[in-house]
Amino acid sequence: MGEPRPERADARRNRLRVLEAAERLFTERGVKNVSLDAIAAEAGVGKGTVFRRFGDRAGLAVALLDEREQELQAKIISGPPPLGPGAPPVVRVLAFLDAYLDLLDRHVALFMDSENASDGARYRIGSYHLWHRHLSHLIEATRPELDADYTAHVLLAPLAADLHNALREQGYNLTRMKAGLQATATSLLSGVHKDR
Amino acid sequence: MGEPRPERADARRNRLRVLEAAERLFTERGVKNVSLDAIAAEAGVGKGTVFRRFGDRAGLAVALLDEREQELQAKIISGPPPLGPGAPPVVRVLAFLDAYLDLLDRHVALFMDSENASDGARYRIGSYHLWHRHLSHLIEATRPELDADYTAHVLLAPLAADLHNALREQGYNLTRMKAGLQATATSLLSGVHKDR
DNA sequence: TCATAAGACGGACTGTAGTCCGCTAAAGAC
DNA sequence: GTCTTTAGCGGACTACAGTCCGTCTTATGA
Repeated sequence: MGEPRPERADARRNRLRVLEAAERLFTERGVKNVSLDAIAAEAGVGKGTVFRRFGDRAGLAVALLDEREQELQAKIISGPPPLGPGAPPVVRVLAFLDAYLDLLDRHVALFMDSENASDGARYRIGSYHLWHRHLSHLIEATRPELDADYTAHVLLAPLAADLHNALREQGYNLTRMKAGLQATATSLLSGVHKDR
Repeated sequence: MGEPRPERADARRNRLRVLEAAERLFTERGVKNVSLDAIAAEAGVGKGTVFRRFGDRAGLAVALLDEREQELQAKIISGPPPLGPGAPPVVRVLAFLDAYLDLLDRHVALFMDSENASDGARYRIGSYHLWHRHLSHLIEATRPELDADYTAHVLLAPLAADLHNALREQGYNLTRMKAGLQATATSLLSGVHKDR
């Protein structure tokens, strides 16, 4: 690995400008109605700058979500139970699903962008890996006879932004989704029927 | 509902030409490397024609998948068990997941296109609804205390093409995915641990 | 067979994502 | 302060998705 040279002053300035401009335009006009040209213009930089730094539309969305996701990551790694360490695995899984759904619901449009990369960006970015590792460990601890790695992907799959959005559009509310997901996760992890 | 006028001769001719051209180019160059201009040219029709008929890229992919999906649909509706009626619900669910994964694996690129619509095309198209209704009924029959509608979506989520593709790329093989999915579905539906 | 209307055709046009590369400015050495 | 290196800059450029609308084809029925 090479030395990670410090970020140059102009680079930092422009990075912040772009993020700020993107956030402003996204909330003003809605994520879908903002072109990267517009963001570049609003930020007062050239389009090339936006692309060099963020790669593509998805990369920009990821960067904007980063802060929010890091909050959740921190709570999981070192926060209080049930999200953080200390609670029983199943409880932690349920807490995570709940918290993630909240996050997702607040930023659906942005998540959709971040997952809509030409090719599965979602599964390459850091936070997905963290969520996956987290669930994988908890599953391993609860049902060691399962393929924890795969099962973690299965548990994350219903958190896809496009599904969430589609369900929203067909009238689902957050409460129902949370309840449904909790029920299936419980069932999956405890392997025991739960009376209603 | 209005009378569904018969398809005009030129329309039919062009529809077939486009589908044929698309299939040829997709297999020749790979789905990602074919533009709709190219398909129109290859089919000897104008670009407008392609779009009028199929709406967008996703629509074309859906049309190409249609035949294959209908095969599976037929087997489910009126074929022999365990896919068709007659087998116990849980068995039918497992059979469906297995068959769908086979289908998906054979046509990942096309499925990715069909699901990559700007906005969740996947959840609007007819076949998704059929799979969903099917699973929903089977779940209802097995675990009536669950929210069958939502749980069906959860079971379908891991069949997303982009996840399948990502797992493939990180070394998963079809057998492992099938086994994992069967295990989670069993666990979810029977609510009973299963020794390996 | 011809008139007519419903509908399809197709290519020019628009807007956007993403690339490229000659130019500029920052940072460190002296 | 000046020189040199190196990263960053930005806008012209390419290619593609998707729209629009004037023109042409088909089906119909008299």
